[in-house]
Amino acid sequence: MATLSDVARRAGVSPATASRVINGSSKPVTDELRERVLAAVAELQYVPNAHAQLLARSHRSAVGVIVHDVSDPYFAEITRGLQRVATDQGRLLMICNSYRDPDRELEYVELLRGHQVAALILAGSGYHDEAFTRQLNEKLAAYEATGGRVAVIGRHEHSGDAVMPDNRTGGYLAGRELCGLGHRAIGVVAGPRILTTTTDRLAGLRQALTEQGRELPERRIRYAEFDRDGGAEATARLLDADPELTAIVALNDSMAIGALATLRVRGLAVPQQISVLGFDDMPIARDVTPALTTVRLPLVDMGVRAMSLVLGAGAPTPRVEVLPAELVRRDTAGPVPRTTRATAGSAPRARRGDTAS
Amino acid sequence: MATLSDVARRAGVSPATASRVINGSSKPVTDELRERVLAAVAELQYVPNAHAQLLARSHRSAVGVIVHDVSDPYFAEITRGLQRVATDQGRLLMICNSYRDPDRELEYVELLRGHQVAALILAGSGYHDEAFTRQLNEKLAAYEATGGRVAVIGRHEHSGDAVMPDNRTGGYLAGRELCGLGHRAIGVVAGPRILTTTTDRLAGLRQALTEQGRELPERRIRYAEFDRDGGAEATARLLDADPELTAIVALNDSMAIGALATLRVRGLAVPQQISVLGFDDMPIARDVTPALTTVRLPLVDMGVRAMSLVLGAGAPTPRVEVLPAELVRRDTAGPVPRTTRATAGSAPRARRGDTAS
DNA sequence: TCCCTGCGGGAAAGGGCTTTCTCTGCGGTA
DNA sequence: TACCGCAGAGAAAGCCCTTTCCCGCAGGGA
Repeated sequence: MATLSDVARRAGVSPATASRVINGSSKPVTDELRERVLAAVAELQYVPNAHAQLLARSHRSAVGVIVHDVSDPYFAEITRGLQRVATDQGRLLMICNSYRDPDRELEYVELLRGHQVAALILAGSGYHDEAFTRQLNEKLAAYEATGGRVAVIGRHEHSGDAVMPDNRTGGYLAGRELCGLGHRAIGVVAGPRILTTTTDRLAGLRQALTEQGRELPERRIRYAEFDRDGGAEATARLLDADPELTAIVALNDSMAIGALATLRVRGLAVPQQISVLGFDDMPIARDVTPALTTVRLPLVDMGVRAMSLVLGAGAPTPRVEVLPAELVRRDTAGPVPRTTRATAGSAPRARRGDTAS
Repeated sequence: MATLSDVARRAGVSPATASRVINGSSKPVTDELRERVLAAVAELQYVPNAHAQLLARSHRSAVGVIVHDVSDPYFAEITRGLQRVATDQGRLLMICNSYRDPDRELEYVELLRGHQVAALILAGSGYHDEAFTRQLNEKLAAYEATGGRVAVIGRHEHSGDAVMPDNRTGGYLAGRELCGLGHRAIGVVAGPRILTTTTDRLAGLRQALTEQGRELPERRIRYAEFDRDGGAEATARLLDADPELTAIVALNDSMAIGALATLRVRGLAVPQQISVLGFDDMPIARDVTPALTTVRLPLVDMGVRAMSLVLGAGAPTPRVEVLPAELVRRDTAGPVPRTTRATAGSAPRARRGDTAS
């Protein structure tokens, strides 16, 4: 690899001058020398060593982002928002996938700190895990102590700036909608119970039902992975245990899509026989059939806010921005069926139904 | 930020010793000093400056990846494959989105080179653009000349290692399937014509039709963005121009989903009135209703192969691995309807139909 | 004519780390 | 007892840039 001094030598100038030309320094350089340097750069296909530059320059510019999985639409949308602001401000983003592994999350905080990022954004649910939360907070505090900026999206644990989707109200909206449609036997397809997102959404849902004199017993909740297959599987378990269900709330859209798949396989018509509600309003929600009724979260905006918080002026006290959830009515939620369909959907799974708990 | 010499000072040792302890160097250090160093690291919350390390170490380890958009399922799957191999070998991945902007692609090559990546992988369609292709090849050649490894996925342009999905055969399979079902009036919802992926798939399709004595006139092709909205829009244009169509081939699954959306809006039943074929077999393809009949590409495997190529031993001659396409029959493609539905779907767009070209 | 100013350029000091080379002191052999 | 070898630690030389500081020179005012 050609280095700056190679370029300088070839152009017959000092490395200082070469550097000035290449970086468009404010210090003036005569056209003659400038030409020579530029020519040398082209001939040698010179590309500055980014690490050396970053080391030599004192100011840090990149921003680190830790998400569960960028290819998950939930995070893809948030990332879109983060990118937008970052690009506007000429910041580079370093994006890391933790794949919901707390240890990896911790490692990535170190890694990004080591890469001298100017700020750190953690997106995605927090964990109900004292030890982990404490460790993470220590690391974040240490980072902040050296001038780093931190913001979290959708997590309670951090003491600093945060952007919070209103998961609880979202759950509440879902519950109220279903109650309004007359549903009583409502099952929940939930994400891992260790995630605060799961419990927050569940809490809102439960509150809505309670207010309407209904209840949400633990036996009508199934916890599974927060993805399509988790949703499909949890729905199957739910149906096996309680064929009388007239509605299912999935705690995110991916799970809802899995739920729809299971219902299709079992020959249950949505929403005629059973209603389904999703959560998040990912782009694909409008394209499944029937189009998914869901709780919308302003995902892109969450990203925009978080990045603005972190790149803007600091505040003496931590800022928490709560972004509202909103119900989007599409085609998967309808009124509770007149006649119970106790037998309608059970035929295909008669054998399993016999032994189901 | 604490530095290595801070740690060394605190532990009462030299920076050399501290470095050795922290990196687990092969050079032995007495337990007593090791303890002291480790304690100092913990107390100071020391994290090595990654740039300084990378600068000081000679060997490069990270791998650069340029895709159009990681959040696009096509690239998400490929990236999954890349990650798998990279993680196994303890390599860090730097992933960049070009958003299909050739200039940005060029910039990212420089950027990644500047970051001293050990290898570079470019995934996604190439362009029918002489000037761009030449520029890119120059940059890649310069990079390879300094010992960098390069592999491309799904691009013709590069002279080195490549992993190629068999787009042409995939198109051919789609065409043959539709011919077998009796379709004659087949429309195509295509991606941008500047992409080689588009033209390759189109070429295979055309070949299949030609072999069956059918044809694929240019007026039955609509070019649009390679995403959901592009597919929806192109389908609308196609239908406006030619209401007799009995089948639509979308050149990727995202466009197919857009096509389904448009057909739904227009009240055309799939596959009873019109058949739809996708391409890629993204995960969501099985979850739309009706489930999408499509041409499967081994996306994850493509990523695995490319990364293996680039991290494995070099070869004297460039290697090209062609991975097969395969037809996946689901529910969107059916036999050509008996009666033409000339009027069936035109009612909802009567007004537009009057003035359509 | 002399001094001051300012411009264009180079020398050199870091920036934080790794690693080679060097040095010290100890145990063991002849 | 003298010497060799080696283990374990430190000194210092880079890695490749940026940027401050300094120097020489030319032009302008007194």
